[in-house]
Amino acid sequence: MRLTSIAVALAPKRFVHLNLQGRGNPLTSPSSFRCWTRAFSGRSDDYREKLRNGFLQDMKLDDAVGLFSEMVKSRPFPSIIDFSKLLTAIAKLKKYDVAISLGEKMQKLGISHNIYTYNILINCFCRSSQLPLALGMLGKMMKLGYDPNVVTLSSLLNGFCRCNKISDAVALVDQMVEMGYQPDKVTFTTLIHGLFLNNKVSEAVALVDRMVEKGCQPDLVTYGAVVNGVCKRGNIDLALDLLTKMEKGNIEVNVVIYNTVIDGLCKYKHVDDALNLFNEMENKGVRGNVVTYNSLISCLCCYGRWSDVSRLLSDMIERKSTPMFLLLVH
DNA sequence: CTAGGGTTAG
Repeated sequence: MRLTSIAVALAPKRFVHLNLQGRGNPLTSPSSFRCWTRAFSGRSDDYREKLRNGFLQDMKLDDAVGLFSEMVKSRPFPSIIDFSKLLTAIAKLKKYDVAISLGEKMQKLGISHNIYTYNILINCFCRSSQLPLALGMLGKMMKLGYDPNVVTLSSLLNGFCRCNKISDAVALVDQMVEMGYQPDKVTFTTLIHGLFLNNKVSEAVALVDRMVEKGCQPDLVTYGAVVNGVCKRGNIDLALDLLTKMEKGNIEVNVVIYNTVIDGLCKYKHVDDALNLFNEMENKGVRGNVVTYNSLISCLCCYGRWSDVSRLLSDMIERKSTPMFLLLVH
């Protein structure tokens, strides 16, 4: 009797907790909850409503493919805008191959692409490091009379960087300028990230200043790339400077950026510096998450600072952000 | 009325 009640008290909690990690859980996600209730009420809505209802924001790949087949069955065909939205959502799931094959299906069905969907597909090829296919797609697009725009070129830039063709990437930016395109902050951020990927650290950092000179203000994404790049390489002082710059520029420093720097401080500096930054961040109203605690706790464990460890662990428990498995690991 | 950039721990 006692054992049973303990099991009942513990097991579902653990189960629910692990379950909540997944996407699209009906208990946690409003949109799949809607679909779930719809399925049970026997009503089916057409693709239009799904595209409108935030279905795309919280969707599994199967849902996306299902939606696509629903879309290609309807007559007249949905607009290219609707297909763009779906392909974008699939690309955000990083299922580039799926987006590409659905794009091919569209063409076989006689649904022609426009500059938007071509750009999505080019981006998918670039992000999966299939640069030749991206260039092939570019050729097709141009044959149909669509000139590459700044979005196309930024995507290609990413493709060159990811294929270790950094000098081609830089040349592409020059070519862009010659063609009369103004590189924007996305272009610059892409190139900065690409320079880090190719270990050109000082060039990457210098490019931030150059983009300011060109009138492009770095944003959270730009700084995210730079902070991550310098922390990975142990230049934590520079990362701290960047945090100050962000604050001066009124750019919100989010928990991911703080976590990056805190982890860098743990690895390359002193764990006390990391704890101080953690306090500072919380004082500014940015709450630590499980990643923050994991960085700090595992570092404190290395130094045998058990009283700090237990303090942080009870913090975590108080905040109810404690995955059980962590307690077991430590 | 759609498309391009960064993401931390174990």
